[in-house]
Amino acid sequence: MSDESTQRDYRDTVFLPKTAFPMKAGLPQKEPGIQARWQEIGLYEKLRESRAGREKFILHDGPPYANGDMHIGHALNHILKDMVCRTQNLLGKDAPYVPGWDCHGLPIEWKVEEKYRKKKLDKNAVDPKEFRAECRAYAQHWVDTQREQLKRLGIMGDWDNPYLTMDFQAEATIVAELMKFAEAGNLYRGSKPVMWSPVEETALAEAEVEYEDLTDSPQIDVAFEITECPNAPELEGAYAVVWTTTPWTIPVNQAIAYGADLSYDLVEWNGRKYLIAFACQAETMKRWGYEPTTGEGSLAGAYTGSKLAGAKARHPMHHLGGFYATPRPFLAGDFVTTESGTGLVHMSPDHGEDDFELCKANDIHPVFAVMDDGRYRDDWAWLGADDLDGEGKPRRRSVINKPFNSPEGPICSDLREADALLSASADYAHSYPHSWRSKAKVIFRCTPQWFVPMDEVLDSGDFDLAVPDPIGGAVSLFVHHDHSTLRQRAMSEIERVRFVPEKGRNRIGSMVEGRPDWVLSRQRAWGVPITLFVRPDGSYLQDPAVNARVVEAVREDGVDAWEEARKAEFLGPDHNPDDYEMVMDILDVWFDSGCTHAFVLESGRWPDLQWPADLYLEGSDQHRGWFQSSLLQSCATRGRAPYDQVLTHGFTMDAKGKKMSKSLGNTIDPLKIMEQTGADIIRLWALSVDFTEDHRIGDEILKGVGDQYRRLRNTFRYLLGALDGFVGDMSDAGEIPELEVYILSLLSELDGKLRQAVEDYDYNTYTRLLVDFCNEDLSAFFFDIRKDSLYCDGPDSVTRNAYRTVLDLLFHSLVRYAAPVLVYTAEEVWQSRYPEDGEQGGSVHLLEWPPVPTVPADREKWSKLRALRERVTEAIEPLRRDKVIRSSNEATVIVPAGAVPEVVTDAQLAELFITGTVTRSQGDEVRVTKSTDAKCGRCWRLLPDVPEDGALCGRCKSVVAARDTAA
RNA sequence: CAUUGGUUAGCUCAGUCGGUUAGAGCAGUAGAAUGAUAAUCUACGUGUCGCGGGUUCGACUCCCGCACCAAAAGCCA
Repeated sequence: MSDESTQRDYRDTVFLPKTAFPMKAGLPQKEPGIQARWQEIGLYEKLRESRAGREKFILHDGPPYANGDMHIGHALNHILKDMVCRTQNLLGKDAPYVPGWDCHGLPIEWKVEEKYRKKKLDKNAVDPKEFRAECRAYAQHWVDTQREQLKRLGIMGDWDNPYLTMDFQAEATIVAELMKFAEAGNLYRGSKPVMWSPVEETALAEAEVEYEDLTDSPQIDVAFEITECPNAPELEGAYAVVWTTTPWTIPVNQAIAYGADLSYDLVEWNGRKYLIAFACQAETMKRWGYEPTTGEGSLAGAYTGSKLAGAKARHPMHHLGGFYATPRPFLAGDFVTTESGTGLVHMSPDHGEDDFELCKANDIHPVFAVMDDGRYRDDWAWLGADDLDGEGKPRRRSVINKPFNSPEGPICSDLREADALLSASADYAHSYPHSWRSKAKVIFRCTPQWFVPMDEVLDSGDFDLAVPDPIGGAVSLFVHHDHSTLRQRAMSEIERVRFVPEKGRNRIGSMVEGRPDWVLSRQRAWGVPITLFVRPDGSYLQDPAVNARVVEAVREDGVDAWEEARKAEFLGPDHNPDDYEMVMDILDVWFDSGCTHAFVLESGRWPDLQWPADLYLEGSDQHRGWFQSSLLQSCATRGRAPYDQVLTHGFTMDAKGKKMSKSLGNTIDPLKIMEQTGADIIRLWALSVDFTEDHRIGDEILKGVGDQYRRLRNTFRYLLGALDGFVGDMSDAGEIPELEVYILSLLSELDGKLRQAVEDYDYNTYTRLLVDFCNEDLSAFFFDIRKDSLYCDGPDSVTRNAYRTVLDLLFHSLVRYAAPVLVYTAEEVWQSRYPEDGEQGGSVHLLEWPPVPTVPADREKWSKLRALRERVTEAIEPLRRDKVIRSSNEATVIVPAGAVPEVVTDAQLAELFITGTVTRSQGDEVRVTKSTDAKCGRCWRLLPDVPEDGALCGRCKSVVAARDTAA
């Protein structure tokens, strides 16, 4: 039908997208270069300049601990922070980011000590200053390492000026903040049992303790002979039975507690009478190996606990004399139950909170028999040395030493010998506190410590602060001199602050509601000293002039300034050094980090920052950590929280939802992912998961993220190609076709939803909206329909120009929307279109949220059209499957007239459906047949005005003619 | 042991203030085209909405119990 001469190859007359932007990303190779360029052009500084004077948004960075490589948790946390700052900057606000590190504390000290141990050096023999210098160097090393890793991740911030809690200035501020507590009297020295780690030789705060389930704990039953019982003399000579899981506390037993309302009874066994709570008899005797057939057991007559008032028993080791010879009184304790044990509780005020309180009320005091390292004092009467020290000299073992407490250990052996041990085994299951860092067991131990009281009225509350509503609007004044306690203030701030997600409020609320006084002191070396001068009676000096000298000294010389040699210098002429002792404890590191708001936001060292912060953003574990320490610190010193909003994220689990741990070998290393697939992939992952909950990462998930990434990348690649050589703008777009108007309205809708997602910190919605828009509305709809116009319309075609104008707008919008997520790829896209450094400041990250026109589009009409379009493509599918037609262009379509919105032409329908001619009928069906028209050799459409296959349609004929003429 | 949160398609997530066939993207399968080409387009989801009860005309959605996962946290003498 056509001879060869008419079959021209029109390929080179078609305007195909052209771009140098590669489809393959090669992120691992490309990202470091982009990163280097940012540094070169001073991107962060440029951004600050460009946002100067704008409304501020202050995200205050919670300091990660400077110890070890970046892990997936750090990565997630920092990506979220980066997303917050970048989106706020994009919105035109001034949102600086000053990263920081937590540098003091036990874990670092521990690592440095490990080095000593390896070299067989005694830490205590090293000069403290030298030791601290090593800790400082160790922390600095990891600060530098993590800084590079976070930069590589694309986190934008003031990396040249991070804050470190070990900076002298920070240390001085921490001291100054502590002195605010001291000067206001909001500190006290107490001597009560606290969690103590014999391994680390320091007191621990709740936050530093974790509970581990044990199944092999010892449990013993010990008999105390009753020597006196005024209300029931017949009990004299019987034995009171106590049960304990900590045999090592028996040597410091000082009393026995009973429940006044509980019912007690004697049992007879092996010729002796034992007093046990009635409810506990069966279980207790089972431990002793009691067999019912022996005929022994419960004796007649029950005793209510109150009969034991005034009774006394003697310690099984009473023959040792001294401490052990003192009769042990029976004391009524409301904490005594019959749920476990014997209903009689052995009391050692040194090692239990209940014990301490009950004994204190009865004028029985701790004896401090256990030393810092967990061993009994050498002069303690009971328990000989049964272990060898490093030099082979005999010494006592630590009380957390397993053999020490075992049924064969020295305690049990001695008790057995004294005929006081009724049972001993190592099979008790319970959860037991361990040190968070060393994983070693901790003990309750009574030592003098410094506390911040939670329930004392804070009388220094001259807080001249207006507290704005976090959402804006109404301003409520903080009530001054309200005689509230720290706990009350903290609770009311928890009411005020915005928590995202909302459940965080309950979480921190219930913790603050029930927490004990804050134990501030630690008996360690690497930290900020508690710079107090104490009098022999335990009271401390409250002289602002002295404190000012101390703060100044720390500002000059760091924490090393607090040394005995400078005592007189600090005290000055007004105080006699002989009247005071310097406290040599250091501060809980949570106090350090609780002060970051003071030395970072308030100090003026970072002029871009201001107090209070708009937002704190950390993992949900910080409800008991930084969120809380900052809240308490600030409430006590400033009357309000240092933040208006708190955002928390969950933790990253492995692909199966299991916790990641090095020992399980299921960790995902973000450094490796960056090396293998790129930082943008981790970022896209972090911003697509529901970070408010625990979430997963794994190979399959990352593969999915990679696919998502490629689709986004390809959308940009298409835009770049289609916009090749485009220089126009909206002003010369002329009449805009309805399809373009519709797309613009979709864009405007997307824009609104993205803004809302930013407002809600809902980033997985943010990325999903972006991806869905690119896939659904652009790639599969708009781009597909307009492909014909882009490829085949003439250069001056109104449609084509309008399309490219809208593509340009889409480009500028999408690249900005994507920039906070795909920081590297967005920059690559931007550079690809605007390679000149000067253009728009040289980086996509300096741009602001795009202005998107709000255009009126008949959305109802378009949803009707898109529904009809779906019906048509669906109807075409069977014909393609049967190979009747191949391309949708070959289809002639008859649609029900009723399904077509008004004022839509058949030609417009054909364009939308990407089919041949479309007509309408009165039926209900969409009918598709193979077109009988010929196929245009250039645009491949089947049209009535194409004379024969391979010839040109009218449109193409004129485009080619114009082109030929030009050539 | 008690507490809190979670459990919707292979994966990431929506959703339902109780009401007709529970939705997207990605993956998968099949196909088209070969002019976004390591790309693009089309079609395809019988998912016990963790399990078991209850309330209700009706529950994935409310209530109770259980299981599993996770967190935090108190007691455990």
